[in-house]
Formats: sequence, structure tokens, C-alpha cells
Amino acid sequence: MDGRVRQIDLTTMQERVYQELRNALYQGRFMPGEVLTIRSLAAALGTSPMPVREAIQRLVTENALTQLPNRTTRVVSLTDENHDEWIRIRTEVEGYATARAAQRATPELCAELRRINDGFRKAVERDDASGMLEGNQHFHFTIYRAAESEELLKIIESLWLRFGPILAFIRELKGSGEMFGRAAEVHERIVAAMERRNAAAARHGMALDIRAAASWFRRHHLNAQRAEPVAPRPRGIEELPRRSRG
Amino acid sequence: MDGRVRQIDLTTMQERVYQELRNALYQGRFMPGEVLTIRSLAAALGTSPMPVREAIQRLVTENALTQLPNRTTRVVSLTDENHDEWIRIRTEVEGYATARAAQRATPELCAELRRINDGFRKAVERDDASGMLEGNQHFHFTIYRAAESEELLKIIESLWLRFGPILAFIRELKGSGEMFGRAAEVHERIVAAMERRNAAAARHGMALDIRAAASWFRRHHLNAQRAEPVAPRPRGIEELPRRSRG
DNA sequence: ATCTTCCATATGTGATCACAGATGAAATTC
DNA sequence: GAATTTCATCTGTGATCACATATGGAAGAT
Repeated sequence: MDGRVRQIDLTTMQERVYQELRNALYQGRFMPGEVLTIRSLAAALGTSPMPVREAIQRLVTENALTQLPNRTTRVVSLTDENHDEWIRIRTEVEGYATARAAQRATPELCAELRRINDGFRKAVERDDASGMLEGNQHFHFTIYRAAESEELLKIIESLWLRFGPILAFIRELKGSGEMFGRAAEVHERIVAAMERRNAAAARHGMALDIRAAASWFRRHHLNAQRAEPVAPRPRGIEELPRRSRG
Repeated sequence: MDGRVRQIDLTTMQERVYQELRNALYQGRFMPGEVLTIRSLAAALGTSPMPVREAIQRLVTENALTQLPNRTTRVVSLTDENHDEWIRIRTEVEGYATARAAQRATPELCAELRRINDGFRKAVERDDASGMLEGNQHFHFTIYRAAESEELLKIIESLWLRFGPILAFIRELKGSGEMFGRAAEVHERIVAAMERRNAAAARHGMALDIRAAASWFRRHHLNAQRAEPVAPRPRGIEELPRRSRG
């Protein structure tokens, strides 16, 4: 019975729904503030509401989605929580991962990072928004994986998940090329620090990269926000909770 | 209609189940490796399986529970994941929170920390295991709250959640008083650093506190492990996944 | 014209049912 | 007697149902 049949997918429905939604968020296929309903998602995914509601709950605990007091679930909005706060946490956690990666850096890793960063730079040159986002993400996560901590990686993934919907925004903004161009230079410095096994310098470079992107985004996001409000807030009730049922 | 009726609990069943399980884990009311079944929990809580399974899923995504390949959910075990790795992450994240708290330290905060640490020390002196655990937790979280970052606090809570079941262990171990006695001294040094607004020193002290407790626990846990194995692992299947259903 | 009330529909939550796989002890085979 | 098979029971997963609340437009009142 060896080669005649292939292994099939054994994961649960809920897990597959969860992964699908996670990927969608990661890649910015949902807009910040967008409302998600169980039944419509279930219909779109071709399954029953049951696995969807469990997947949504998981994403809510991961802070990728929020639940309003009227129990509507929405993609995390840009302003409704403290952006700065998350940026500081990111610099800390991802900076730590970078320091660990620097301590473990091999010539092969540095060569790979250079290669990825070259691809990133090329995407910047041809003004390919998706290519830039992908290249940037690839560069970052190659470093984080090199930190060799499964658990740390999980935490960082959950941080990025929260920033996924922002990607949907950046994709449509003009002038991201300039910012990413500067990012490519910072990346270069990070790789150089890793080659010298200088953990502190690598960490510092990563923190700079994150903060620079964040402050660029803040400036341009505010402009975009003024021009075109994204998701209208629901009626007036923002405080009222609901009944409990038995 | 003012004073004649009182506000009632409006949260969902699922939320209350989640909080109840979370507290139980936090306080070490479940042993590491213990198996949880939906139906029996539902019966114990006096509700239907539905809210319980969603609460369990949330705790699984928070890494407080694990799901074996045969879909049995268990309280996180002591050895089945890298203890060291989590300790390093804790020193980093909680160290950062401590540094932030030091920057924001007020005389009132330092006085309160001294008071809490005195209570902790007294619990050590009268060899009150629960009092020690509680006092220690109280001291740590007073600092973390002083960091004034809601999101950071969430992350730290999820880290501690993972260590909750270990408390159930420590509660029964002899000689924890000696370790906690040393911890009280380290706490004192942390408060002194915060009084001087010396963020680096406070951070360093916190890292020392965490690492010292962890290495003490490792030594004594291994002894306890030999004496009395806690949770028998299920039969032989540790690899086999299951079917997917439609 | 503006605000309120009403109502059909949509939505989340919890209960119950159905079913495949897991479990562990009893029965059977060698 | 030891290893294997069988079978009743337990458990997680997904589907469906029931119901209270939310929503948003239409009808009505001011």
C-alpha cells in the first residue's frame, strides 16, 4: 500500500479555518476595522458556523480580532489601541530575538540574509508594494527563526498578526518605497553587526528599523485616515454590554 | 428604579468558564500534566459542554493547556517543553517591564512594594507556603502594573499562566522557605534600585530573581519527579494524529 | 422636516444530537 | 499463561436547533 495512495490532511476543520483566517490577516487581506460575521465566513469557507466561531475566539484571545461590547467581532483597528505601546513591545521582544540570532550567527545565515535583502531592495527599485512587504517580512523572520526559540517565535508571530491588517493599508499608500529604501540600508547594518557577532549592535539596528517604519507609518496613516475613513463605527452603542443567557 | 435592584453579571457563559479555569490554573489548583475533559468540566461547572470547549480552546492558544495528537487536552506538563527557554523569555519581558516601572517609580510605589515584601518575608518566617506564593506574585505584579502598559501586562500574565501549575508543585515541596528567603532579599534590592530610578539595576535584579527561583525549582523538581511521578502518560500513541471529519 | 416607534431580518450564544475515533477491560486464541 | 482481539463506553468534533438581542429601514408622531 505504499506508493499508491498519499497522506491526506488530518487536521480538524477548526484548525484549518483558523490557519486560513490567520493567513488572511497576516497578508493583509482584511482591512483594519472590518466586521466579521460567523455565518458569512462559514458560507465563504464552505463549512458550518461551528468551526468558525471557535477559530474566531482563538484569534480574539490572540488580539488579532476584537470583540465589541455588542459582541460584534472586528479586525483590530488602527487607532483603538495604543499603537506606540505595541511598537515599544516589539522593539523589546524582536530586539531580544535579534540579539540571540547574532550570538548564533553563521556565515551561511548572513549570506542568506544578504540575498533576501537584495531581493527586497530590488522590489523597492521596481516599486513593487507586495514584493517589498514580503521581502521585509522574509528578512525579519529569517532572523527571528535564527534565534532558535520556538516559543519566542510564537510570541513574535502573534505580535505581527496584529500588524497584518496594517499591511493592507501600506499596500495602497504612495511613497512607501522611500521608507523601505532606508529600511534596506538598516537591514544591511544589522547583517554587518551579525557578521561581527555583535549582539548589542544587531539589537540596536533592529530597534531602529522597527521604530523608523512605525513613525513613517504614523505620519502617512494619519494623512490617509483624513482622506478616506475606512470602517464606519457601528451606531452609537459602544458601552452597553448584553444579556447573559441560560 | 435606582437602589432597588443591583447590576447583574452580563458576561457570557464562555467568558465565565474561561475566567474560572484561568484562575484555577493561576492558583495551581490543577496539577501539571493533568487531563481535562470537556464533559466532566462542564458537569463540575454546572453548564453544558459548549462554553467549556471554547474556553479550553482559548487556553490552548495561550499555551496554558496543550492538545495531544489524539486531541486530549492536558495541563501543560513540566518537562514536555523547554523550561529554560521560557525562563529566558521571562527574564527578558519581565525585565523590560521592571525597567519601565523603575522609570515611573514614585515614593508611594516603593513604600507599597516594601510593605508587600515585608508581608512576603513574614510568610516565609512562619513557613506559610500559600502566603509565600501569594506574596511573591503580589510583589511581582505590583511592579508589572507600575510599568503602565496594558498590553505588556497581558503578555506577562500569559507567561505566568503557564507557570501556574508549577505552583501546585512548589506548595508541596519542603525547603521552599530558604529559596523565598533569598528572594525577599533580592526584592529588597530591586526596590532600592527603583528608588534611585536606576532602571538597569532594577532590571538586573528582577532577572536575578527569576533565574534564581527557576534554578532552585529545577533542582527540587527533579528530586520530586523521581519520588512520585505525577501524571501517567497515555498509552503509546504520542505521534498518531486522527481522522478529519465532515 | 425631524425624531420616535415598530418590525423583519441578521447575528452571536448555548443546548442537543450524531458520529468517528480512543480507551481499557473482558473474552478469545495460540 | 501471554498475546491478541473484541466490545461497551468515553471523548472530541461538527451540524443543527432555539432564542435573546442587535440592526436598520419603514411607518408613524410631533
